[in-house]
Amino acid sequence: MRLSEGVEWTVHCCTLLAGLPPDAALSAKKLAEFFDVPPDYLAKHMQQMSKAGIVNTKKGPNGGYSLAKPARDITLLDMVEAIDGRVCSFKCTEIRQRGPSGVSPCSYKTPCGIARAMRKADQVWRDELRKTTLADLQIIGLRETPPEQMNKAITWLKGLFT
Amino acid sequence: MRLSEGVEWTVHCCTLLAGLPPDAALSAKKLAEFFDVPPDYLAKHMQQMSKAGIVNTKKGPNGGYSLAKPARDITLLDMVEAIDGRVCSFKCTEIRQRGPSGVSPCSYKTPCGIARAMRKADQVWRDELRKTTLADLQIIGLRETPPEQMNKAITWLKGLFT
DNA sequence: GAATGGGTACTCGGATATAACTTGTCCGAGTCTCTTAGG
DNA sequence: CCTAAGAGACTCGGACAAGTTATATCCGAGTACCCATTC
Repeated sequence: MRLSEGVEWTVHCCTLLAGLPPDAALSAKKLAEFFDVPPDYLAKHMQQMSKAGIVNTKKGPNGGYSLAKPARDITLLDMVEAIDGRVCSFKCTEIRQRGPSGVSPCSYKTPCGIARAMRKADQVWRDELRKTTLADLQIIGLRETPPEQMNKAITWLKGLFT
Repeated sequence: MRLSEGVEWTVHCCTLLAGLPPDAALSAKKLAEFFDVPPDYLAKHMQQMSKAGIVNTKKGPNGGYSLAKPARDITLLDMVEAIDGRVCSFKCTEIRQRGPSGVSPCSYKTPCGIARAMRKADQVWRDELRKTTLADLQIIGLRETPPEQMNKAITWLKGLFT
């Protein structure tokens, strides 16, 4: 069970977008250059973010991606689910109904106890992810990014908007 | 992100084993027959359970798998980690260090904030799984299994130990 | 009748193919901008 | 000098391969049991 690395990429991208002026947009190509990842593959993931309503897109020159909502209203869970989906990590195939001792499906009044426990754990995982917003990640980034990197990043960004 | 179906199989198998007399063992073949799953593939997963110290194995006729510890001392997390591994679902590739604004690794005093949030969520997920023991699952099974299935299962099991 | 040796059937364990999914790449549709020609 | 039309370049979006992991299968090593033979 491993999350797609697309999650890491897009969350970093959104954190970067959160630091831009409200009307600015960054293309997939530029984002990929900033993080040194495959441009086309990143674009594919950003499309999923667009479908999920997390980012807006703008075509043409000076177009690209920008946040669709305030950073405070975007949770880490929103971004994870945009890439990874909303289904529970545990899939119950009801093997209790199979085999020589299985009986008709309507005999089972409650969901499988194992599945219930797994779903509960999945729920607390999602609840925990919901607690962190993009604004939180942005603040952490501003506070903990090495000053040298901050300067390089600002210089790099300014070079795009001239 | 989806858990291997081997998790479902092995947890069900352990729950069944928990209901057997202490000295009894059930072979992978019989377990697979009980749940109607591929015997060889189930055996592969049960080997992982053996490596993790959850079940004991006994070769030869009337051999098979049996619990290595009391059901109360086996958590759902133990079984999940035996199959799925102990590594965090989120893999941080430190993309913050890459690209044109990256600086030397020693400049980063703290782990990436995104990775911290993801690891925290992974931790609460594992903590939740730790709360459920095999004994709990066994009790739930005894309470919620349809009586008709319970009878068929007992009959089936008795047929093996005659 | 009891003990012992060998054969047989059954078990786990690891090595080996196949299938599904994640990862990575490519090309087309749409849109803004810049240039250039005309009024 | 101002306006407007057109070409060009840049963007996203979905369709198309390659690599990796999960799934499924097979065969060999080891062990307990059963039976026949012998004392």
